Amino acid sequence: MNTKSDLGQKEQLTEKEFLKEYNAREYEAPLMTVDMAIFTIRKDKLHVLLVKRAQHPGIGKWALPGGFIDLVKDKQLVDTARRKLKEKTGIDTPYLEQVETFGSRRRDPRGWSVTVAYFALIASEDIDIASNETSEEIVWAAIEGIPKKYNLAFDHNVLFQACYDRLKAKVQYTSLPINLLPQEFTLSELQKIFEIILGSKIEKKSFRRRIIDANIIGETGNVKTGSNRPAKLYSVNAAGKSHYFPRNIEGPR
Amino acid sequence: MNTKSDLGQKEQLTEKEFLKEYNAREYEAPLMTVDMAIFTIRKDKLHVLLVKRAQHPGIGKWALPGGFIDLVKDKQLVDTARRKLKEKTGIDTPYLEQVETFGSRRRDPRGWSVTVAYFALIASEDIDIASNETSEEIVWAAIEGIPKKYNLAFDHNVLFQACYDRLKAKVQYTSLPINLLPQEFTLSELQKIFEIILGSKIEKKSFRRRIIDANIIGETGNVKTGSNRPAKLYSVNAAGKSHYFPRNIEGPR
DNA sequence: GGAATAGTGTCTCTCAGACACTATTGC
DNA sequence: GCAATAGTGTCTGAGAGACACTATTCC
Repeated sequence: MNTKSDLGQKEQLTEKEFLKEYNAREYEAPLMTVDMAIFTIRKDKLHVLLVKRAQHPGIGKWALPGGFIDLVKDKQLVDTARRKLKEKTGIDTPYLEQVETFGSRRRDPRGWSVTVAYFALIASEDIDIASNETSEEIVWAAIEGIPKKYNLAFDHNVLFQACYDRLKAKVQYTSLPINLLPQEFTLSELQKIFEIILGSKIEKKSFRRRIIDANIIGETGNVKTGSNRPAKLYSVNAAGKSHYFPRNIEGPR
Repeated sequence: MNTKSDLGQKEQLTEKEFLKEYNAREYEAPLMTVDMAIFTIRKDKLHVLLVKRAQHPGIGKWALPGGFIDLVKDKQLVDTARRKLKEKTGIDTPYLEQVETFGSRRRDPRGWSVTVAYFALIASEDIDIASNETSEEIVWAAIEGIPKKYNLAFDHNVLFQACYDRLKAKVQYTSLPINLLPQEFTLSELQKIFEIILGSKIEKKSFRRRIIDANIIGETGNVKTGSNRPAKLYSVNAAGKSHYFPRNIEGPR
């Protein structure tokens, strides 16, 4: 990292002296935001949370939730993401992963701008979408609707796609989608989640072997009863940690 | 992405009117830089390029090359990375990959700052380190020397580790390290590169099967002669594209 | 018993690891 | 021929896919 000017070269300043004279606002910096794709499963489909922009630019268009870094409130980058997530959904400890950073001269009409894209996975039950603080218009959009039904503001179609691609890639070799389920779940429910993201059926035995052998979940002792044989309920052993499998799920050949 | 103020709410401005009144400099934005780990292989070891900081803060310390986004010269984020790489090494088309973005209040004493970490892979032969434009002190550091021998400025030890971890992870399931070799290479040379990054021996037959079956390289028709049986020379089929293997290299069991 | 879903037994297939083997050069 | 490195044949083994099978519930 270099300074942009030759400040600091001036004679022999100590670092303390240098910092005293340094004014970050002297230099032009790009706009800096964090945007996020919050995924959940509803009605056996993957959905992402969208917010209708109430302000210029892109007023009236749907967009991924996000916003500027608050230099006072946020200690680190991920705090901005957590803060936005909390505002929209009321959740404060979801699975959160940084995906990619996009920056260019043109992506925002206000000028050179940079945004860090995150994705979050939350269990459908956890959300109380009505309770969002800002009373903005918010929607759970089925992912097939992007960009046809919901053509997103700025380059958010691209950000969304990057997040979605990451999620689809990871379903093949990690246990990550487990974060879309509530605390207790059955193996069939878990398999369903994987199938939804993967977009194809998985062979039941293979899937169960894979999950059980990985030792990432344990029986809770409870069962889920329905109109048939009750299913054992499981919970994750080490919350937050994803297991990496040595081979990809291939799906049907 | 939301605006930070209620500018834009003012009556019913059109977007054009809004943008005319908008001044990006009114708001406090974090410092924004790009830093990169440029990897190469020298003397059968992985090395990374370091620059000695000639300016405050962190003057006199080693750091990853990088710098501020130039809002005029750089059209997109990756241009900043490419520009810095060109300045230090004279190379303009290496393998370049975005790794992770770090931002916090404390990582730079000048204030809230964000940096996007990239890594680059270059063939040792390509570099003319002497020809770097800025006449800074530059070194190829063996990666074991970080952070003991080279304790990097800012949080660059962390950035470096993130880049190195990404590279080590990818050697297991992609053909990416091929970018560390010159145009023409033998299979033994390629295997050596993989072993250096992986940190362990790979079984020759498995490795060759994996690479040949993936169809990512082709014989050039030339051979490399030494004091023994000549080796066929290969070159990559689709430059820049990495192959993803369905299973990880495991190394010896 | 029948429908429905949970859960298992076991064979096949693919691809990585192991390791001994052969091939081709310089000396 | 010998050393050195290039390159191959082929067996084993882990873990995924296929698919038929059994188990347990509600009605």
